[in-house]
Amino acid sequence: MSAKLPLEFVVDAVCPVTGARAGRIITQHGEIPTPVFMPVGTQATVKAMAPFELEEIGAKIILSNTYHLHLRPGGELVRAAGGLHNFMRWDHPILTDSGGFQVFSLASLGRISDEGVVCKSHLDGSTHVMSPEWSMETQLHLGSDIAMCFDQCAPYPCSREEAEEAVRRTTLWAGRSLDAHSRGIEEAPHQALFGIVQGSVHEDLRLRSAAELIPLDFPGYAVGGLSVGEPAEEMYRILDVLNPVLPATKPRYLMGVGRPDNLVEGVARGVDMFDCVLPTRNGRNGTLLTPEGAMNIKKKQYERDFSPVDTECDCYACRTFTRAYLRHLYRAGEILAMRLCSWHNLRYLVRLGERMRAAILEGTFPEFRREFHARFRAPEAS
RNA sequence: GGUGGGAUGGCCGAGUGGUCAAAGGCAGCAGACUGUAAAUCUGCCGACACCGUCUACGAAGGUUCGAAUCCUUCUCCCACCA
Repeated sequence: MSAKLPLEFVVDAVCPVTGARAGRIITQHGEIPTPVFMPVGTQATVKAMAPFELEEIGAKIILSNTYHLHLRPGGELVRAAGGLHNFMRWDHPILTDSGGFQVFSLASLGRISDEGVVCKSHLDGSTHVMSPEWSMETQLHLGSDIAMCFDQCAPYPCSREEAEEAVRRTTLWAGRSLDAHSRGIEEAPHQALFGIVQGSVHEDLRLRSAAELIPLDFPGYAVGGLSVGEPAEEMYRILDVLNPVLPATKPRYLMGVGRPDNLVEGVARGVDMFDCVLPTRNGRNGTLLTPEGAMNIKKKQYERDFSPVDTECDCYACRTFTRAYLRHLYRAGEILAMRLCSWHNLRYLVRLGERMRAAILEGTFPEFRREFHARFRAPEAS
């Protein structure tokens, strides 16, 4: 099935109890069944994983990052390489983040105004100007299937004024993003642009943000500015508020969320797409996702544990190796430890998406959700 | 046989009279990580009755109010000379 528009979204089933959706996002690089977890490949690579391994894992779409690729190797170079798909040899859908998150995560290096962000490169200190127009031009050069609006992500906690300012600016920038994207679209006619709702943990600001963006008729809507340190309950409350107002016919993307329990609760609140660095970062740091919660493979208790990480997991690491071996590899500083732990964590989350989709299609999502939480030990709230 | 250098907490290695239970690194143990400045960061790391006491800087003895630090002897290691 090929998309006539840059992107189409088909809803296959909706859970009558929760509103959880099973759907398909159809792009020119392939179809993405939802709910979906998207591995993050900031620098045109999912750290420690080769593209064929991501295919083996079942990843249907990956992320990359406009800011990081702009600094190195540069959007123009990627365009000269035949676009990001060809450059990194991933012939499936790609979503690029706009650089908006770096305005937040690298705030100490930059100065923000309505015009955009002037910031110092974290690589060499050189000065760069980021704006909606810059972000759109760069993302069109990259040629991703889904581009994101340049937005402002407020920190948590922040004052109401600060959150309100971020909403106002995000709306302003969404309009400029859309204009710039429309002007340049012939460079990447397959590219869809998603809007991003901000508003921190304030329900009225979230509703305002959504109300201001919906008329722009983006083909998909993201919820940004969550999972930045707020308690999970706050995140769920905001999703509850947005669920009824975001267009039901368009995919919804909860940005930056990757804790398994957050994924399940997000889906229960109508979210279709997630991305997170957690499986790869935690994988490199020796923390593994299991149905019981996080497990740290470095711990002494696994020294002589010759069972797999997760007996229910079908990933290469769990099919093949023992906890004792992974612990040994990690302690020995071997690259394979990071690869296998990332491999497992990615498969765990991709499979979690697959399982939720199957449950929604079968009409058993409420049971799935209940059974998931009965086993999963969430980390203590900080 | 002679001369010189050295022996410090599991390992490496600072420290040359008090502010030393002894820097730093490694190893070890535990914790964190949510649109990636992260193969990173944080804490603990002599014993215990743990805001205190005890045992500790090769061994034994000595000087001193006070020694890992100064003196004597011994043991072992390294370098060079014979």
